[in-house]
Amino acid sequence: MRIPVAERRAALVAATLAVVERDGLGGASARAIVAEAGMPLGALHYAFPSLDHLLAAALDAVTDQERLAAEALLGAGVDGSLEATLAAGLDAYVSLLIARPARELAYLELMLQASRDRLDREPGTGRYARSYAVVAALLEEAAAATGHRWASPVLELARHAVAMLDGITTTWLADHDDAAARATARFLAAAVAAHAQKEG
Amino acid sequence: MRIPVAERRAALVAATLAVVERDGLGGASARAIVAEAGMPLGALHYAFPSLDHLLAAALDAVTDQERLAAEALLGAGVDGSLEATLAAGLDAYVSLLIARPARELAYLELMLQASRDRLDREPGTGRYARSYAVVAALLEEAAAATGHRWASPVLELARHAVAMLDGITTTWLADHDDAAARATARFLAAAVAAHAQKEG
DNA sequence: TCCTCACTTGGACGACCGTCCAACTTGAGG
DNA sequence: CCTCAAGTTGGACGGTCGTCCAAGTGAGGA
Repeated sequence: MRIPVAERRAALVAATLAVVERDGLGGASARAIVAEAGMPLGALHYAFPSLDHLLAAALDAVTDQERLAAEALLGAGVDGSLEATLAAGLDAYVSLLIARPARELAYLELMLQASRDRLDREPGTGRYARSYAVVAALLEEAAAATGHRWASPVLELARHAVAMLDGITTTWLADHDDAAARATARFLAAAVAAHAQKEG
Repeated sequence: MRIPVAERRAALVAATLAVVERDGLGGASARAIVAEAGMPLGALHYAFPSLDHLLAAALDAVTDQERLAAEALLGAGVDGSLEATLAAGLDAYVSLLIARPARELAYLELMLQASRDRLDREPGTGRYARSYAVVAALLEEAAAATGHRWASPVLELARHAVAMLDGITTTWLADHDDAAARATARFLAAAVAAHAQKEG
């Protein structure tokens, strides 16, 4: 089968995400990935210089697609107060986490591996910056919809929110306490909402 | 050299933590660990049934020692208001993270690996429960020292704090933004302090 | 139709893996 | 000093790993 290289790369990235989600980063071997993609072994080094390059590409993809898609849920229901709106969005994320924990786990594994690789090198290339921007836009939207404005820089609040989403994830992965995770989501909603003021 | 089995196990656990911190979970092979411990290869399976058992023991150890030691810093400076006290403690954690990121990274890698192993099995054995209890005790102490009492269940607040500490960690690992991490620590301090009320 | 060459393939290679176990060392009891 | 069981060791084993590359393949130009 003759396939454009770009398409091959995309298929390999998708297969990589599927394997990491199913078997973890340790199970993401070259053979497992090409088997998942239904490709011969050699196709990997034809499309990517090395397995590490493929894993890096997979992290970029998950940053672009999965994360943004997941966090797009946060703007789902805009009906009540600002705090209730935020709480509903964060609760939706917790539901997604509980329903598909391996996906979030896979993302964390890829991110941690990448962060180790550049611990001694230059600081991060700002891969999270896109997440911050997306969450910041959602915060703006939620404030506008409920007639508030933010008293603190929105990008800063967004970073706090992204951090806490990560924390909710790792903590739930450790204790599987659904109710506590939702409580932490409400805690975060209140903490963020405290930085808004009713528009005059 | 004849060494009691318990002492051998402890040395292997310490060596495992050193290797994971230096080379990551992927570099934590049986040979790398025994080399770090200055032991022959066979010693590992003499002290532990398998490498996985050793990694599990290492996670238990880090939960008991490193984490608690790190978080004991949180109660360091008790001088100003409650919020300032909490902020100082959390800022101390951020300093520790920036100074020794590989240690926190190693802890997260071990925790995530363990959480994947029991994704399809019984829920977590409550390994984080000890962290919650320690942080809860520190919160109680900080409130008492500044004449406050907690309006929400302390254990619940502690879980939120632990979650957010994890989030601060993963987020800083991703973007290496020192100032932003400290800002998130202050955000958390304010959010937690909001759940306290001055004692009458 | 056939040639050509870029694209594609999977077996080969050396390295490393976790685990096992036969051989060796050790120190206490006789 | 000898015996022997308990403790200790490192080489052997089968397997998997990432990477490479010689051979195979098929679409487009002649």
